[in-house]
Amino acid sequence: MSTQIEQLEAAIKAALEQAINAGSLSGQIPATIKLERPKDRDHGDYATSIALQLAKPAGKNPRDVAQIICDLLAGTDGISKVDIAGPGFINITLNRANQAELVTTILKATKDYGKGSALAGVRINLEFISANPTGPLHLGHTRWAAVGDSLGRVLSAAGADVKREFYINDRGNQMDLFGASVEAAALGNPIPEDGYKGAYIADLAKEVVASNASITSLPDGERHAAFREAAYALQLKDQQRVLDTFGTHFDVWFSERSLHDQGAVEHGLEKLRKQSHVFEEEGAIWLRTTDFGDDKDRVLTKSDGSLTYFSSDTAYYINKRERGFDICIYMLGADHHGYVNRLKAIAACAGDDPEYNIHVLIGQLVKIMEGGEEVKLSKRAGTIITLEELVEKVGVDAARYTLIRYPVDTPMVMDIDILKRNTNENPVYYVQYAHARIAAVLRNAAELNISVDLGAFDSSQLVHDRENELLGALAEFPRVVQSAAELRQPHRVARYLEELAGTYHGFYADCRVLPMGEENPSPLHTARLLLCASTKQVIQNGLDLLGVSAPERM
RNA sequence: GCGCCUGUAGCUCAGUCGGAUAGAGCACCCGCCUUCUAAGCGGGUUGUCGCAGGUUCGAUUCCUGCCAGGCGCGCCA
Repeated sequence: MSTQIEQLEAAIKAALEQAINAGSLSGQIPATIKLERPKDRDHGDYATSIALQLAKPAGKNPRDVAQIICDLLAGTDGISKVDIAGPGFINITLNRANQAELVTTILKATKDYGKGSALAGVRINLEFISANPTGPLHLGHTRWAAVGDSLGRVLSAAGADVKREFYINDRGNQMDLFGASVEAAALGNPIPEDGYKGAYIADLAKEVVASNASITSLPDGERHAAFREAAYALQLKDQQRVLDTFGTHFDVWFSERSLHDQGAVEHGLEKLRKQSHVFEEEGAIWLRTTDFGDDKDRVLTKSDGSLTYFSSDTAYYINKRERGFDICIYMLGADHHGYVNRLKAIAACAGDDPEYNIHVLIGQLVKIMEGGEEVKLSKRAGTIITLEELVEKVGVDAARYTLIRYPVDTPMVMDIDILKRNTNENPVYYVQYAHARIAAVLRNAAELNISVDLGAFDSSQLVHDRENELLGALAEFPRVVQSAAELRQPHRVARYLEELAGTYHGFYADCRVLPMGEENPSPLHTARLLLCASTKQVIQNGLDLLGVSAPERM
């Protein structure tokens, strides 16, 4: 079932085609006709600047072009008015009863309303967080835990086949240092100079010893490794537990070690050699990433024969592609933005198209304010506030919503005091409240035995401006989901929901839904009730894309 | 030095794959609960869209340069 906007777009295209065939217009019909919702309601339900775009190739005055399109469009089913405004904008007003049929569409589609096929058939690997298993997840990870998870949902809604992946950096010096730190804590020795500090190290040490009392009496070498492995397992499990409570789930937990164990690094190297971007110099093996915009070439194998972290990255990318993913999305912190060119160069060196096969999102830093001051210290991690502490302070919904609400490429400040407030300042409540409010209306309707059966729906009842406005907002949802997916910007969904909630509150204030007093239920009551139900559905679908709950009561 | 991100109302920030008079919340002022959740609604006030050029019928949006702030530039992981 095509949406009203799609129908309108098709109608405009048909009009253009007709005009070109008749010789009154010349030029190319664009693949998509841009239809926007005018800010000013007097400008109709939808507006397009297509005439302005086509005026030049057609060699005509924009208003004349608009007039041609206008005349052809005027008789179209579902369109009640077409106007030309300003330099040549075409303002289209739709038939209201026709628009109100959207209620039926939404209530039939339920959870599927908003889903689309823009990314159908595209296999996407979505990698995010990918923390070292050497400590608790902190604020930076939390932003990705929320945004990455939401992006995954949004991409799926747009039809993509998405796998969420967490890359465990369980190889390298930091693991030994981590193990040594826990070991030292268990033995009552001082933590190594560059070791991990913070209360959680002592906790881990206790836990390790508690589950294996004899570990402390192992010979030095063995004990070292035993502590590392035991602490690693516990810390990873802890990260998984915390993410689980945060509502962020992964399809694949990919260990860097396993990459090496399965020979993926050698395999990747071989593959890159075939593409002839690998060379040897000063005893090391390099990838000539400067062929593709990197500012210097990168070492894969050091002169002492050991592998760099970059070699893992390279092998991992190739591994992902060989597992069948078309697009690999990486979500990195701002402190890793230097990797963007490197990662793209890897793709290019592997013979891929870096503009298509790799997409890197850079998340700027998050600061937390409380009591007017920046919160820097964490009880557990010692240095930086953790995901768990944030959730303890404000709850999962507020934390997720706030983190998702802003584009990731802007630095953000979370004000704990505001997030604890149940007011308008806290947008998550504003949206959730709209949902709960509708739920209350529906409960009351059920008590009054008013029909909410779609068969009783009379779309011609919904002619009020507020109803029209609400219907217009509901019609936007699929477009919002699509653009959020294509632009990898889930925050658009949050912003849309705030607008939708506002539109609903406005409708609610002006349009009485239920009968008053002894009044008998009329078709208008039923129609409005179904409009409420469809709004509730859209808010729920939207919040679901954010991983935020849609409460029935507040 | 090179690279990435940011600069929009008093504050926190949307918007920008070029479009009509640049938006929201907060703050400040004024209204609205004798029937649906006032965690709400309505009204008022608030701008050299960092600066300067360029492209265009049209630029806050695209390009160039500059200014300011954040971050990054290892045979570390």
